[in-house]
Amino acid sequence: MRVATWNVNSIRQREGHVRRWLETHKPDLLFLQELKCETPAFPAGGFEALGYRCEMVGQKAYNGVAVLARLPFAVTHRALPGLGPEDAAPARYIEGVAEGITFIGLYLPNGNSGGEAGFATKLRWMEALHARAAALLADDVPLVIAGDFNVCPTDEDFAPGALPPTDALVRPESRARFRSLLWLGLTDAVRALHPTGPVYTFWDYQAGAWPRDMGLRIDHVLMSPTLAERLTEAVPDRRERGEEKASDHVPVVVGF
DNA sequence: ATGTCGGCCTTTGGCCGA
Repeated sequence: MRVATWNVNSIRQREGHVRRWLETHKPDLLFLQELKCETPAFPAGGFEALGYRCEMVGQKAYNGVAVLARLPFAVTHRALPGLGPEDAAPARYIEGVAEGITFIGLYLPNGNSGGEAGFATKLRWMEALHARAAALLADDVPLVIAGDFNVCPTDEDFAPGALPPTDALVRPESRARFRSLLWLGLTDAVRALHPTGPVYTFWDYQAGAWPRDMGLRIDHVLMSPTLAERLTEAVPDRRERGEEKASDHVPVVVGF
């Protein structure tokens, strides 16, 4: 099975990129983030023509997540369980089952806007995710969590100088909660196969981040033990960042 | 050098979020 996650930074701007990428890589599932459109504006037809069914959670202007699936995918949740109404309203979460595996596609709050209140929202979100993952693992469900976590887990996960130490993506509170997810028994797929060195998934549009390779690793795929031990491939598709009108994130692909 | 995007409204440029 091959599964990918990709923050596309507007699906209407990136429909052609996604179509081309699907035709080349033919993943079984592709999780998308930052759709930036409401459900009726989602260009489903272009993906259905390639054999992919679309399930999306949209909202105007910001956020938005989807899964494109060429095998049956039964959606079970369109918001992260355990969040209060205000935290759950933004379109950041989709969960469902395919081939007996539970998949979570997520777009975690960045945490840099809205001051300390905005950062606290990010931490609450991560704590609810921890509770959700713990509940699923307690039932011995094979689990994959894929998406834009907006966390650089370690200092190896961003280019020196790419972020100040005060950034919400590297603050110790964010990293501690990411580690707590791993401590549940989940495997960070890319790091399992590429244990050291930079494996970036994002390069800012600003400041020549791409030509200078000033990247971050913030898009992750976490897998439960029985899936992780079958892992054959886990890599960001760097090439995609060099395309015309690219998203600032690239797809991360896992095979198992 | 916070140097670019995308979307929205305040609408043909300024704002927010990233």
